[in-house]
Amino acid sequence: MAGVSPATVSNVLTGRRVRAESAQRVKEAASSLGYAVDRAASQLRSGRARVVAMLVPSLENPFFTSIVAAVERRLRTDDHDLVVASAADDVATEHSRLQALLSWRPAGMIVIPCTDDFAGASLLAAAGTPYVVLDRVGGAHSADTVAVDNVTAGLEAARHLIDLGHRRLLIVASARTLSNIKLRCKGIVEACAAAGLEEPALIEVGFDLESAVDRLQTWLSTHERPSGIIALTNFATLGALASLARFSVSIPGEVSLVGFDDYAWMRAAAPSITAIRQPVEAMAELVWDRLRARIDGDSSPVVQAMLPVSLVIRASTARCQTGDPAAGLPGQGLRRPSRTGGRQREQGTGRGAKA
Amino acid sequence: MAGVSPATVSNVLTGRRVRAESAQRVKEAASSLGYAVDRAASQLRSGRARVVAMLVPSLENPFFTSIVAAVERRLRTDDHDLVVASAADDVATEHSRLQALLSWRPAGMIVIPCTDDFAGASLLAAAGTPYVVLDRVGGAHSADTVAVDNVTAGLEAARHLIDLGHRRLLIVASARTLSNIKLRCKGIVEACAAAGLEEPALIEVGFDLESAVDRLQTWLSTHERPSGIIALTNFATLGALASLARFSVSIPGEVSLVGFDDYAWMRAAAPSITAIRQPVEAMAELVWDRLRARIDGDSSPVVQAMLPVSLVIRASTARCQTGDPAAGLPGQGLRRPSRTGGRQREQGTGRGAKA
DNA sequence: TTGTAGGCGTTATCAG
DNA sequence: CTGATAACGCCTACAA
Repeated sequence: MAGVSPATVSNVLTGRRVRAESAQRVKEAASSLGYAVDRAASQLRSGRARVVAMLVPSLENPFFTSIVAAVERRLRTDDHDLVVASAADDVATEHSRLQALLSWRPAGMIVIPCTDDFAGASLLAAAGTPYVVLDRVGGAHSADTVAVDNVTAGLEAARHLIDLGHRRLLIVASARTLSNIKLRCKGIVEACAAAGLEEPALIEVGFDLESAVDRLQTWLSTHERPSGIIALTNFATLGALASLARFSVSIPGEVSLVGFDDYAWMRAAAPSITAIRQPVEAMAELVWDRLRARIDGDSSPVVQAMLPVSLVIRASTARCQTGDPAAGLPGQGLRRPSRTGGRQREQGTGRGAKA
Repeated sequence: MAGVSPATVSNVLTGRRVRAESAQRVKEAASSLGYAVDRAASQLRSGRARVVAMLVPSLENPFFTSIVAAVERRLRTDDHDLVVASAADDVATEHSRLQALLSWRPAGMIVIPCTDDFAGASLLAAAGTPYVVLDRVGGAHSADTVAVDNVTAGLEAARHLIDLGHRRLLIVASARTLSNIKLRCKGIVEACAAAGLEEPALIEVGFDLESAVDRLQTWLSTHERPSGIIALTNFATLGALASLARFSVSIPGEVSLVGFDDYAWMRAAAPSITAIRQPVEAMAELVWDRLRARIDGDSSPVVQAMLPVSLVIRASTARCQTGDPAAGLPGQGLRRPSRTGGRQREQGTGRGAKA
């Protein structure tokens, strides 16, 4: 239609030097025909893929989907496409999805494994596909990894509560097997030790909200109530919140809560939730930088990157009111949880100027 | 490695009839080599794709990601893969992402458009790719559509509040341009008319939580306070919640709130949120049924499917307390918002037996 | 700068 | 039931 040979069309569409006039004609023809290069054929012939595959444990968890979204944005600017698969939190499914992903012959792969020992590593190695392990960096990986500083995350959460005078802490986690969780606990234990406190109790609530609430309620009704709770995943945060609500425990009046991950609903909740925020955008950035380097042939030794988290202080944490003599200021009575309380460093959800 | 010809390997791997012994040898070889058929080559030669493309307005909105997850699950059982792209809430991006998706030559496509008039329809038609429009079914589509009964959704939300004695309603929406939103409003207006009420005010809060809260606060401080609020998207729900919290308005004591979409955090919030739940799983099911039929050559007239929503009653709505004489029972004083109040038909977040 | 020829890994076809 | 062979749409190399 443009009156040129297929080779010229290819040259235009892949951005090679072509006479301006021909290029113009080709582009017009392409857009009027709605023509786009067939990726399958292109990839088959050129051997280059411009596709990155991503394997995540679940697409129901907003932490993972927000990372997927960030990675997709990043890839788009580099003209790559993303193929995602969900392992449905199951190692068998993870394996079969990995196979499926590999059949795309992607240029590279980003994996958030289901478990610490990522069994798929050998498949990836056999296929010669460069990959980066993200977030759940438990076992010994022979690939680049990008994760968050989980120890410091736990440490900061605990220190925040301890600074507020809390002595009885409770840790709520979805599951304790993941090394991510273990490291967060380690940080908490360190902070406690530094403050002369015992290792706090940990309760595992699983991945179902109903049973999470049940388990927490059982625990709370058979143990002395903690004054500070640290939830180690966004799901655990939800579970803790729901349980406390059912017991009509006021936050932060009776119990202070530090959540994990930072989502819009935590800002909108009453009270808004103090939380550890993971640097999703930075993780996406870094993981793609690493992966792209490997795709481009970088063969330097693997690097294990670790990103810092940040503690976003909102209204769900306040000075301990239980009157423990070691807790500093004994309370001004049982203060109603206040959305404008003094411990809130973030401006709520608005810019706050006119509030 | 299996000592057979490539054709036989292909026959085994695509599940055709082959002598058991050969099949066995091929499978063993494949798994020991980690071999999987190259999709690009397979698709090129066979013309069949086993890939479905999905274009969504955003991957940051949990409503869309939950649909993506449901579709992915559905496709997996039928041995298809999913390629997703996000339009980043922008029509220009939508167009370019659509092009990119089309270059995969997918067997079919599922589209949730950014706007009511889906400009990409012509591209899809030109490519001859079967597609189904999902959720945002505004304009006149020449393709199958799957959506929710938005009018009834609005009607039920409003009727629920009206039944509780509320007369002053406020509608909170992200944007009023989408026909989804208009239909939900229409339902609300219908319910109001049936109850002899005026058309309620509508406030548009945009897509940024900060400014949403600002706008709502401005409105609330310059108008008489409504006793019932209906939020028409999950984001609007968040905005309404955040605003009310900042004004220290108690829910449902002073204002009842009906939210949209149903997520875990709504169950865990204090109070838990009454909400319109969209049948995500059923939508995914239906959209794939339709699309698969079209892929398989069904050329019957297009169908516009409409699924019912359900109202999940929780603790954020209660009988109107403002003492309007028309509102039925005048209040038993200003009841503290209670998580176990009589209007709550759902059992909170747990099975509740021991609560 | 442009055209021609060949082949990427797979599957459809057809002969054996 | 299996093997040889051609062709899918494109890109690269090389020739013009």
